Amino acid sequence: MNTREKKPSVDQLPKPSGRIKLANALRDLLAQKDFSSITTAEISRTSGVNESLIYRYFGDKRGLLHAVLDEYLENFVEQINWGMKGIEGTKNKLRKFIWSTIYFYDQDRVFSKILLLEVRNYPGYFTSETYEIVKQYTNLMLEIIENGMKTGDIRKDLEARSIRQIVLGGIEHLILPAIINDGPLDPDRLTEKFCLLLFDGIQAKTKKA
Amino acid sequence: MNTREKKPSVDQLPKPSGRIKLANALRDLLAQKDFSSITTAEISRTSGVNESLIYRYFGDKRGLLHAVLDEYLENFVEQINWGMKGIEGTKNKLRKFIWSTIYFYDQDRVFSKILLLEVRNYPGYFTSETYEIVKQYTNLMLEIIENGMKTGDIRKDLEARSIRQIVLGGIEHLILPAIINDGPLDPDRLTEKFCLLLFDGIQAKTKKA
DNA sequence: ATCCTTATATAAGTAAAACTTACTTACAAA
DNA sequence: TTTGTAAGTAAGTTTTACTTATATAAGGAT
Repeated sequence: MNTREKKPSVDQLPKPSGRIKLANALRDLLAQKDFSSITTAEISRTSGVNESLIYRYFGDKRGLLHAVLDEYLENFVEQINWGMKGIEGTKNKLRKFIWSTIYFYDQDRVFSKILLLEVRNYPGYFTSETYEIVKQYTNLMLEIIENGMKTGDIRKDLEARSIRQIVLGGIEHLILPAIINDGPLDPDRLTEKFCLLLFDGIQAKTKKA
Repeated sequence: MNTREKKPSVDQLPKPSGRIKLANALRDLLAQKDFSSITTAEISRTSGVNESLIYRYFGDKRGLLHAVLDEYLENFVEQINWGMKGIEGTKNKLRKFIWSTIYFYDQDRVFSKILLLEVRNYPGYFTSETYEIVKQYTNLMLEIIENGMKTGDIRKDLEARSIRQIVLGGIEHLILPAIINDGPLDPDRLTEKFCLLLFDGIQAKTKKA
């Protein structure tokens, strides 16, 4: 099944122009329609590159998608890593992380849709290079939580991994309606609501026992 | 595009045996492999029903999937509605809701996988009958939250819809690893952790200001 | 009884799209 | 000059969702 070519470790290797043209063509097409209704013939036509080169370079149609995605994700991880630098305090770090995530989802709707709707259903995604990059992102969140537990900022009767999963899923689902309806997204407001819930819970604090 | 037949309102109408055989065949096949790698020829072979009846009865291959899914979801919604009866208190209702959801995800892994990974990427899902049924489920959660705000159990500086999204996404993501790895799932433990976070937040309460 | 309609069923297609293969050209290193 | 490799092309093949034309059987009305 996995007929993908051995990956050219993304950068620095001889990048033939056909490769880039194909990736750009798919990117353009994804802005207009969803992946499954884009044909390889269409990608070939749009790029001006022969159809069979998709298979030479990327193994299959999905491989091309992943290549495009990987490039974007690597940039995203890099930026979020950079953005976290110099921030002190567990809550501040978490808030920044959440804000950045929502911000990026808002910025590039094309990639948001792919990441949220199009990628996970592919059998083999969870063993893909793409998922490895995503892991860098999710591990960063895990580190923040684990560190917060060590410093005593986060209660210890919770599990770091559970918190991470809930937070990541919560963010995704929170922004999903806007992504689907191509509606507006307000990172500041959403982050604030999210952090209120995450830090202190939903319970009204009327009486102090 | 939407060549589905007018829906036979699911129950009570004349159910030809071919219909049932096709649905059962797809269910069986889904236990073995994912939807996209199941062919219509295979469904026909497994069911012993002619391939073209898929199209007569369900419009297209995806229509068959949705029919199978709808039946399961209707049962799920019914059961969760029934299970909520007689429970008093916002927190108790939320806990029961969360527990039930995780429990059902644990019980039927085939449907869990479809719901979590296979359905959302289909363009048109969000206008489908299936999604209407899902809405009954998500609306139930919204009602609990809105009611909790009215009674003063839930703080009012949050938005009911935001809470709902975060909770639903949080649950999904929390169980996702177990679903993907076919690992075990402990509804009691996960519900407890989830509710700790949801009700009181992650912040350690050391000093009282 | 016969005719008409409708549901159920089948076999034999079609069309489109993903993917392959066989071959050519360009170009650089040995 | 030769040789090897990567880039490019054109013309397939195969698979698979979906269609069509046709047949059989079951009532129901006349």
